[in-house]
Amino acid sequence: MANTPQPGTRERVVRAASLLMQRQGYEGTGIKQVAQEAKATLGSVYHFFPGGKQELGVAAVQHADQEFAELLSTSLSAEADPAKAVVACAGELARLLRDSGWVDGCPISATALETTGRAPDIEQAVAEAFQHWRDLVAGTLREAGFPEGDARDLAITVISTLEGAELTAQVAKSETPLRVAGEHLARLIDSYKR
Amino acid sequence: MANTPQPGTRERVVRAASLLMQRQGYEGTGIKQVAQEAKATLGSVYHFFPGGKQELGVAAVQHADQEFAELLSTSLSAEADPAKAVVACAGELARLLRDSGWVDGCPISATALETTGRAPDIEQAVAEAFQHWRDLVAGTLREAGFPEGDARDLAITVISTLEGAELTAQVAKSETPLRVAGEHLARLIDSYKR
DNA sequence: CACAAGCTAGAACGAACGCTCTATTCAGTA
DNA sequence: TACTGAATAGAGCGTTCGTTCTAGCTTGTG
Repeated sequence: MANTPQPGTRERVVRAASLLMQRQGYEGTGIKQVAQEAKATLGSVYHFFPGGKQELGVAAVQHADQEFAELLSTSLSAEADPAKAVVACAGELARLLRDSGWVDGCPISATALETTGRAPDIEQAVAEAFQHWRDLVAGTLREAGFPEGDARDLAITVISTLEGAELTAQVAKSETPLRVAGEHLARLIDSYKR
Repeated sequence: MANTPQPGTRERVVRAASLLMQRQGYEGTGIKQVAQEAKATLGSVYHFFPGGKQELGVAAVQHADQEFAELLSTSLSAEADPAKAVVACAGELARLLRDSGWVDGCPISATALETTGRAPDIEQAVAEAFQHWRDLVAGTLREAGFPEGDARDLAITVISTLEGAELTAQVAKSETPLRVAGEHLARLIDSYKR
């Protein structure tokens, strides 16, 4: 198969789209800007994504889904105790957010909010990503001995709270909301442990 | 006589902008669309907001800030026990979200995410709104006898979690994330009560 | 070498964008 | 009645948007 130099054009386009949509949202990101950032041409973008901006948006969300899932997996498996693992995870998110100058928050929430009820394909990709992340947390809790129901409920709140704390931290340009949320989640998880 | 007919043009414009930006985000909302929805003309919009779209965005965020603060105040004062009050608040958010057909989530988060690092005026208005909401929750907790430090930390997590759960619920088109988050927040608050 | 398929390249289109501008109407005061 | 500033009205500016289109370039296989 044709091997293009380095990551390949399609991959570069998806990566650029994902990053730009994370920072500027879906509507705020132009296809020409994506092409330029990816060092590709407009023709290439429409070659790989004949469905246009929506199809590119779906690919960007799915890419972000995978990347964030890896970050989550790594953070969660760093500690055996799930409560401590969540604290570590929140800390890692805080570090990444600060190091980016408070611009790289959740990679899909901006896109999610802009497209609800107006782009079903993207909506579904976003829903699948959230479900995917919840499953990772629920799995970690289940492995640590939490009963199925508790694990599922806690996973919902863990992801929701991390999501909200990341937004809050980004807006306040402060790590505090993520740190505090991490501690509170640990406390909540521990309260189910007995 | 000196009373303007109906809500007045400026008020109608701000309300329309706030609603549209809540649903479509900042970039996804056009000034002409705002004018049309508000039954105003382009000239009127630029008469009241000579600073253009950014100034209108700031006004829309501030309007949403006030509206959400009222909702928060009402929900929180419905119950004497702050833990139960948070549950009631989450339930109210879930109800409103469902009744809107899953489109009316947090009124400013889409705008917040799209404009971070690119529109300082809007960024500041968003930060002030979040701070405002946190203060309301912290005040409720303080009145219920929680020490200052606990009240402030809990308020951070309560707002963050409600924010994240609302996003999660919107994406999943389900009340469950908000309901579960409400119960977990109550449990967390109670754990500080002893 | 030939040739199709995969990929790159960018000019061009109509529509929509934010915004400016001039003209007109309206309300209150002198 | 005449004047004035606020408010309304919308045509039109230059730009950018998503998208289409027709070429040309590369590359693996016959």
